[in-house]
Amino acid sequence: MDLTKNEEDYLKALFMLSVEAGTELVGTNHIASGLGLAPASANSMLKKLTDKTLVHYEKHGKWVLTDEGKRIALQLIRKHRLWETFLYEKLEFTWDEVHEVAEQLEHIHSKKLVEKLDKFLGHPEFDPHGDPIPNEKGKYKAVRKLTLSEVPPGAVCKLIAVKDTSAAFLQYVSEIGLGIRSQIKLVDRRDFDNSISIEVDGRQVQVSEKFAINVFVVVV
Amino acid sequence: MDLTKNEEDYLKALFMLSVEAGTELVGTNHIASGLGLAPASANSMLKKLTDKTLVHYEKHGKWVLTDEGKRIALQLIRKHRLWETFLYEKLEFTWDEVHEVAEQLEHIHSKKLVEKLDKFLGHPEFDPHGDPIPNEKGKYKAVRKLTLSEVPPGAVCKLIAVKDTSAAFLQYVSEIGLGIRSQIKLVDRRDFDNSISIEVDGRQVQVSEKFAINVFVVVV
DNA sequence: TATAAAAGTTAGTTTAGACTAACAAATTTA
DNA sequence: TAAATTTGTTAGTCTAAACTAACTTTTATA
Ligand SMILES: [Mn+2]
Ligand SMILES: [Mn+2]
Ligand SMILES: [Mn+2]
Ligand SMILES: [Mn+2]
Repeated sequence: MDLTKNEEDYLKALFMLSVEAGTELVGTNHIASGLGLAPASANSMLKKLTDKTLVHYEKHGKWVLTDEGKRIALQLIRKHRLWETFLYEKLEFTWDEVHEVAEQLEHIHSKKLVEKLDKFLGHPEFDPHGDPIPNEKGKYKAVRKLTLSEVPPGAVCKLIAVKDTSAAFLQYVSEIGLGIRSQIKLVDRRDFDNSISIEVDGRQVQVSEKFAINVFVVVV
Repeated sequence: MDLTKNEEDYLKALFMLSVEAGTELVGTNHIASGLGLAPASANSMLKKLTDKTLVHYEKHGKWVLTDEGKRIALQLIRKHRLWETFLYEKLEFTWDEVHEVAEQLEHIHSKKLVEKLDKFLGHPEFDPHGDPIPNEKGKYKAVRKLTLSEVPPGAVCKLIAVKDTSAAFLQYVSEIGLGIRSQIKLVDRRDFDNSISIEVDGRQVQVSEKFAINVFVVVV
């Protein structure tokens, strides 16, 4: 009845990769590398999940979640994001620390726990990274996460995550005076190279389009 | 480095059984039946834990925790009881629902999580069953849990658990108007048969010594 | 003290879920 | 279209942790 941690992780990976790729079908190697495993391992696990009718095999090496498989994946994502919200909001974890622990907590089996946690948190719709939290039925709000490069002049937004997590980039981000939850006002954008002027703590800063593409924000 | 869920559960079981038995030494069969497993399974796991110097083999079929093994067991108990407290205090779980979920949550690996959870709960010293919560160093307050039969006349106490969990007994308990957290005033005790008079919600009730032995309370 | 019962160990099997190496099929590319 | 490359599968091995069955050692009892 209840799936193992590993089975659950495969279903979640398949869901995430298919959303990311914009197609239902995902190849064996793609799933394997997403989980950091050998293709042979993924192949045999996916065959097992096919027997359990959680995954469907399509032509040569392509896999799709069944409705039931998708339902389970969405519940897992729900749990993951609720736990991230809990760690961030209630236990003073920073946004970059929550994921690793949520990766473990998402596998706790207790329907009551999930529903009570959701209630305790006030039924949040987005996790600390700005990703939507599916409800009990698996439905969720459209993503409101943007990169800084998409924000219109005049808008005020808040930094919620970075795409590039290299030390060099993070160093640059903090030099500018930015961090998680920083308020950013987009002053204007130059058509010439799409570089932008932003206002941070009352100071005005110039950043390139490349920089702006690597910063995720929500408009406040 | 990090132990598996199963290894952890063996260490905890060994600790709890040795406390219960009042002796450091615990036999193979005892540990096996405590975990609901075959003696052969316990034997091979305990040999493995011996290699890891978490357990020590003593003469014929008797096992003892090493200092390191005991340290780990106490940390596991700390986590278990902190989670039970969280579920009870923050998520509206009832006292009899917390154990099963805490059995899973205790295996989440994150030092930061335990310390932040402890802080969030206000550094509680006892869990919802009245059992003491070890601190980061494994130290804990002496147990303050009593059976109703040990309470002196005049004292006011609170029901925190029952020893006998049979349907018949629970039925009787609720008939008297008692439940978890009920206030009980001990009116007096008859020397003749150690039966007692208690006051519950202003009503006076007579109960036998056998009844009193099966009800755990804390003096308030 | 001899025998029965209880307790503990060993050996061999099973399942989950990894891995590597060898192989086969599809897709690119020359 | 033939060769090269990429992608996927099969077979066999490994580890963790359970199981059963058979065997041995210790303890209890007649
Ligand atoms: Mn995450
Ligand atoms: Mn996970
Ligand atoms: Mn418990
Ligand atoms: Mn456990």
